Amino acid sequence: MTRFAPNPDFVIHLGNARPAILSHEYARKYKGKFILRFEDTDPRTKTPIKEVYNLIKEDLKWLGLRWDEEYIQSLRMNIFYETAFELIRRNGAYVDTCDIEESKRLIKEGKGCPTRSNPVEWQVEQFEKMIEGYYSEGEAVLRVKTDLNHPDISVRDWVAFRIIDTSKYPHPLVGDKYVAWPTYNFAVSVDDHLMGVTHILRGKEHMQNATKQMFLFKHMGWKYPTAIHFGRIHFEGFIMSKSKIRELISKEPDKYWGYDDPRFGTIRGLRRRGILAEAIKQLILEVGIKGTDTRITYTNLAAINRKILDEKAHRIMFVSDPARLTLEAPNKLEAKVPVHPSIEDYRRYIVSPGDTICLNKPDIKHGTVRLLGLGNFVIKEGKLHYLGSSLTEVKEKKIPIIQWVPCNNSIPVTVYKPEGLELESDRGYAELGITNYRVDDKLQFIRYGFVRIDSKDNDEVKVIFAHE
RNA sequence: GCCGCGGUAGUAUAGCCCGGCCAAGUAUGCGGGCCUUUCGAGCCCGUGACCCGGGUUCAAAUCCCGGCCGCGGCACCA
Repeated sequence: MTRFAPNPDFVIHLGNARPAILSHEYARKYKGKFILRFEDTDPRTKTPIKEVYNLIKEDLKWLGLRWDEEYIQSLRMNIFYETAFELIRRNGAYVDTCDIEESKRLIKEGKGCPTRSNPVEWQVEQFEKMIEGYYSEGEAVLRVKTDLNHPDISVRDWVAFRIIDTSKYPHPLVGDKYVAWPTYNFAVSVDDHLMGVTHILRGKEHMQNATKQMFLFKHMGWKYPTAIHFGRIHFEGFIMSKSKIRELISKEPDKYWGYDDPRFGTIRGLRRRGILAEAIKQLILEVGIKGTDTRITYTNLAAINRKILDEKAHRIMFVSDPARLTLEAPNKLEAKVPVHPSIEDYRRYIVSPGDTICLNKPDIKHGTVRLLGLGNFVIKEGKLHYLGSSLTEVKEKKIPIIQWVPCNNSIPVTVYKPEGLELESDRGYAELGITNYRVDDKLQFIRYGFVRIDSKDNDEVKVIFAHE
């Protein structure tokens, strides 16, 4: 039994995909169950966003992850309250009504707020007051009794419940219904136990949390699950940080496209860029569960993606930076452009003498060229002189085979290329065959690279460059 | 500073628990060749690593100790 427990305050990125994919994979491998649980118990500093719950579900589905159970913590508040009362009755927690700074100091000294030693009845009464709204923010917290001499100060009597003024910070799902909110460590422990989670796979930033949570498990007489912690993923050249992305979007809303901007390392961003779910999965599985940090480059992801895409992506001729040349031939010629090298299917075009053909400017210097699917030509004084269609000659003389497009019978295309935080664009023309494809289809522009169709209408197609 | 985790080629990973078959496998990258109606894919060749120092042992990437480096945590965040 494994789980993925995101905070719905932002969409997930490649780094979050790691625990999700590994937990899912682990559960499937051992025929266990996989749970999706939204951890939204902080309406104040990590305010959940209503639409994000669904965006995350969409992302997980897109990644091919299926969950057996789904929970939302903010809808389980009564369970948390009940468990807290039980914990208090077991003498495992106390209400701290000291001043924040004061109790911090006392804990540091290994003492804790004097209310720690008040009788259980007093604690129950005080916790009821916390739930009912008697205390306001900062006036009271419920602390779990731990080792007051623990070397890690943060472990000492950690906070299980605090007051959040939901009239000021309403929760997107339950509004201002509750003011006493469980902290991550409390909610996660209760839910992991109640839901029967046996294996926790998560980042190493949670290591100390395991230490904290074990005190609670011990008080309650529960068995702590097996926890595996792995290092972080540095996705070179991509921004993954939630707060950073949020800042960028709000600062320059015109420059960025939102959660799915292909310059971001979000799952939606990668998807929009033409990365396949399968590639992300393979990458994460390959990286595995090592405790060290991992530096992943886009080249790495692209390599996996290319391998999968190559078999499927149809080929299209696209000419950027066009040079216009006039066709010189004795009669009309029929071009047969292969749709894909491994299938016997061609797009046919007729070109006539006098037509203007667009070639990639740098290709002109070759002098003699083979226009893919059409024939061999020599370039002279702005004209393309037809030499024949012999392929053996092309091979013998190593004549370059290049892409081309009839200038006046083509579709304007804009290619967006994410380069760090910039989005470069490349304009050019693609053969008419591109109109057969739909938004989200992935294509290979011959001798250019793989792209994903982002939008299209009758007279223009916009694509996003994935990789070479 | 204190607590914790980890260090295998440019990058990622296998091997480490249970020492020998590891003069270290795989993928990607990079260099070269073959093939191909793409500068893509495929095939072949090459490139390149056990953080350092001690110890244990017939034998250490693997076990022990010290150092160095990287990372995480030290919240009324998750």
